[in-house]
Amino acid sequence: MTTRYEDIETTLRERGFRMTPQRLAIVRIIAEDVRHPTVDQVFETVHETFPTTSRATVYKTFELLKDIGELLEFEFSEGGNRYDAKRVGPHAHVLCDGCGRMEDLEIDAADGSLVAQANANSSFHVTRQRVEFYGLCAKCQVQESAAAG
Amino acid sequence: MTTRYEDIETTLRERGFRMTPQRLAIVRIIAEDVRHPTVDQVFETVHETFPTTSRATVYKTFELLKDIGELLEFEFSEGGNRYDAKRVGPHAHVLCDGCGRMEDLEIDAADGSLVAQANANSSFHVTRQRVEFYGLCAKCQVQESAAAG
DNA sequence: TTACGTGCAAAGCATTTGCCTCCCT
DNA sequence: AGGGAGGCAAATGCTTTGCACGTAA
Repeated sequence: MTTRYEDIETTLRERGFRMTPQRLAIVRIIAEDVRHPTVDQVFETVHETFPTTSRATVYKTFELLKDIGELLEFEFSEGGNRYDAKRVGPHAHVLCDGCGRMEDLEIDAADGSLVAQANANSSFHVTRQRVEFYGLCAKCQVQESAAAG
Repeated sequence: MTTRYEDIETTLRERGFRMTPQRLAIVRIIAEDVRHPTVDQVFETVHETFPTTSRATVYKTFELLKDIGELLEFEFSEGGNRYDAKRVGPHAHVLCDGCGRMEDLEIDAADGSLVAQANANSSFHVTRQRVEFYGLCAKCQVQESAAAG
């Protein structure tokens, strides 16, 4: 049994990419981060313990990890893109309109089956999905009813 | 039977918003546009027949239409957000990685049922979905095999 | 008549790029 | 030793904002 961090590091080395301290720090963080963080959140976290790291390096590292399939990117125009390195297979998410929280979600449609259906019902050759649900998380529901009452 | 254009215009008037020539032109276009266009695509189209329209007005009009529920927004960081005013109920889309084409897609899971499942399987109060599939459209598949061969 | 809407230009963010330096292998 | 990687700062692209003027109701 290997950790997600070890998996990513192994892939990088196998493909001949250099393991710099900055890359190690970034990979270590995103391999464990359940927030589906933004570039800035990762930058801030790396920066705390490794102040000689720039935003550009985080962007470039993310680009590399996307290319080799070890990082999922979810584009947003407001607040910055969100990333998932913990789980790179197809799965669904819920997002909170109030606080921005993003969590994994299990849905009955075994995750591959939606892609299969998309292939069957279109002329596209579909290879990946983006399945997200939006609303209010438990905390923000409480806050809203408090504000209304 | 009313057209989508008439529906949106009626909603705007009922809510007391002014119907300016610019708004009419914008609404007329997006009510029929099957491309899931970007702000810039709508701006260019309006501009052809109505040169005294600015990008800012398109942005402001979209903001208004989103607020009253007559326009769906799909955020992208690359290439700009995409919009759908033809069909504002929950439905799925396929997008082409090659040319950017975005089309409606019918999937078995009656579209409300995914939201219901998301509610059942999370502590969120889910109100809307974003269900998208990515791959290559028929045209881009041909071009790719031609390039490879 | 007057508050709402428009248009212009400047500002705001997220992201990308160029270029030089550094250091992993 | 050499080339991939990092850091800085400038540039890019989409979107928002402030303000003065025009116009629908």
